[in-house]
Amino acid sequence: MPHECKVETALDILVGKWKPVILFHIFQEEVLRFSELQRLIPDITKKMLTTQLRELEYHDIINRKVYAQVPPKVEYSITDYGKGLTPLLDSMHNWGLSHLEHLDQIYGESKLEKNN
Amino acid sequence: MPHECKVETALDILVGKWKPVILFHIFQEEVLRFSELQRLIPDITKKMLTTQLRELEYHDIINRKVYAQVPPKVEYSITDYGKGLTPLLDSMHNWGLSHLEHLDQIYGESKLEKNN
DNA sequence: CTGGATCCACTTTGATACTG
DNA sequence: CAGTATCAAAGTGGATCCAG
Repeated sequence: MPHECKVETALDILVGKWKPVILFHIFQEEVLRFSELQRLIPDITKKMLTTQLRELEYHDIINRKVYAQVPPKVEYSITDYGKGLTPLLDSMHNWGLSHLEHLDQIYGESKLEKNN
Repeated sequence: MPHECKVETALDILVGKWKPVILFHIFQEEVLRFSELQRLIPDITKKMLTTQLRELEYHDIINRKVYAQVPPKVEYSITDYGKGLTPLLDSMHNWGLSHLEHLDQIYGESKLEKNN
């Protein structure tokens, strides 16, 4: 089989309880410090924020810039390569949006989360 | 905020240890019986196959057709609505494919899975 | 300020046996 | 054939404390 399915590969990069929201904020703000991400995502713990950022960094989606100063300052931003995710994220967002409407039509708007 | 990110919504539908491969086979074969899916995905247990199929069915991605006969016969197929996932899955596959190459360039081809 | 390290709770998945 | 039920194992996320 010369042609294999790599959907899972893409999923692996985006999946993780906090990765979408982290990416959302960094895409939107361009550059964010660790503490700013914490403030934007109140429920995340430092541990999770760190690990999710590290994974995104490993995949060259985000950049980690450390300022050699005290107190420490670290800025996260989307890499040029990472910006290539934009069309895919848009597609996923749009499909997700329309899917919520579809579920509404099928099951009614009960028991569907409106929050976010 | 009138415009919220629904990337997670899309992720929720596709995520699950076996969902991508299940969808892959049903998309490819059009119609598959429970036992045929088991054969195509040797490592999956009946329990997981059942639950993942149920979730996809709940989201109206696949159709479950039960033949009232003995021994039982159940066929799974992609719904018309589910076929709307094709562009998204293609995008994810293509991005995943190029991402593997990108990782190769960064880290070399060591420690990257070649199997699948 | 930006983490790392540990320990624990919860969730997800797997193994196995059983059933209409 | 196509599941369900039960229990065990593994994986994931959270709470807390420590550190440069």
